[in-house]
Amino acid sequence: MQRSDLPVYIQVRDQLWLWISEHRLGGQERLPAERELASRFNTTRVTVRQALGQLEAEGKIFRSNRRGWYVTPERLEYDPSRDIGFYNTVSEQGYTPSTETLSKELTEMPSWLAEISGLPEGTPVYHVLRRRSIDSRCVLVEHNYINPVNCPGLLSQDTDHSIWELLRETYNLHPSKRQIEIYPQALTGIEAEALGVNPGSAGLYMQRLTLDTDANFLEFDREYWVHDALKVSVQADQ
Amino acid sequence: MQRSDLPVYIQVRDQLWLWISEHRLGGQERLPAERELASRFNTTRVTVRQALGQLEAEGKIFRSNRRGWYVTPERLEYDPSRDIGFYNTVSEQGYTPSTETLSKELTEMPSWLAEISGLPEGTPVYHVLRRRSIDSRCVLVEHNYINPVNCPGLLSQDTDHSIWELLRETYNLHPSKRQIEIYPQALTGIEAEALGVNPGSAGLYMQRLTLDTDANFLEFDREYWVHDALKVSVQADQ
DNA sequence: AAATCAATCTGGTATATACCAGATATTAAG
DNA sequence: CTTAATATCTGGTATATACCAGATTGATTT
Repeated sequence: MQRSDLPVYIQVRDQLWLWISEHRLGGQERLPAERELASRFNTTRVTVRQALGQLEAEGKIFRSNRRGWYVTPERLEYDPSRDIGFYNTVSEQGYTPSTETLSKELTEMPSWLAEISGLPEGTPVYHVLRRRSIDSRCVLVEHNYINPVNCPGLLSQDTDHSIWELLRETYNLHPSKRQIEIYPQALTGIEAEALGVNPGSAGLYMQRLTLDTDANFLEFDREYWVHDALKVSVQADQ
Repeated sequence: MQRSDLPVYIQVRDQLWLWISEHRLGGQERLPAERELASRFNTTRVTVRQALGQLEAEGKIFRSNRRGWYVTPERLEYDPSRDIGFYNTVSEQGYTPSTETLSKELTEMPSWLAEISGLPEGTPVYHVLRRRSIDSRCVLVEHNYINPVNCPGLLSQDTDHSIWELLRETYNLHPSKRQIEIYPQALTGIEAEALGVNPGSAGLYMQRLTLDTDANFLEFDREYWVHDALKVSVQADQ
């Protein structure tokens, strides 16, 4: 290529996005292979991959390991300050949620969580690890750390739906105070592996500490999202 | 390289980070040049850049256009639901904030903002564009759209500090309701240029709608952050 | 001492090529 | 028809190399 003064990969990025728009490719539809694009734009795979990386960073396309590139669906609107949960949020917006519980166990509170929760290290705590998908696309791995004091036998329940619904309806627990942290964080190690993305992929980290009305520890939550799957939306009244 | 079964760029990533840690390189300290690293790790610049890209994605290092790679300082803790503002937040955490007002003008409300604010299109509105830095590193460009009804003459004030402090102390305005949206968003076009980063760099987008006690439009804010500079921390009581 | 110019250092972009490994489709065997 | 082996398609990783453009440094001139 190289006609205008813009870098080739920028031109490819824009023309490719134009092509996608013109062909009205929608959520989860596949793009032509990299080699095909390289010959179509008369450049090399390296440069094409640079262009694809741009669209990926913009959240417009995503890759599925060694299968190809796909158009990213609309972002999910998600309010972490409410407790309607992933399952209901996804359903309400017309998508199909699914959850796999990768592990659940009763364990001892590690020191970092002890510091956060205010409970002594070694206190029993439920730990649930789940992978969640929207329309079959893995978007999130989530660690739940739950205080077992108020919800004995939680682990024998079905954890493939909303844990908060369980806590609310079965155990009559109600959150009062939350402290939420959110920041961009690359997905590496087990999170990247669980989500089936390349190590170093852009992600969003979100953690949530929930206390009851007496400021007792109810739950701590760590969520690792793929970067293009959600839009955090918080209502804050003062 | 290539000794273990791990990809070379992963090994370089880890060894480089080890080297940085061992040499106690702190915030904003410079790394050796890419060519230097390539020869040190006995590989090519392309692979080194892949490793650097990993550490960049993890928020551990950042690049300054054609000057080199630097160690990322600690993230700023930032609560968008409070109105203490950027300037005070940065100062309180021991850093040096600075702001440049890139433009400020009285303009007419565009349609997208009319929809959000509930006011008719074309209504006069202040528009302030600012670039903000922490310890001389550009971390944020910010668009402020302010309802001039309650703060006439705002633009003749100094906008290099907290606008909210101005609104509060000079105009006695107090926010009541906020609606905040946050999501990862690549920096492109004018935002990338203003921040001096490459197009497609990872960023965090944050927008904030602020209303007064009568649900009247006070301010709308769009912030484009570099991805590694902040940790959003929100208190939510129910 | 200050301003100007040139050399040099840095990351940014680009081509060409090769092989690997997982995913998928195809074919052959039971 | 089901299963297993195989071929093929895909993106992932890696090397070698070249030139460009902005940033910095150092020398030269004024």
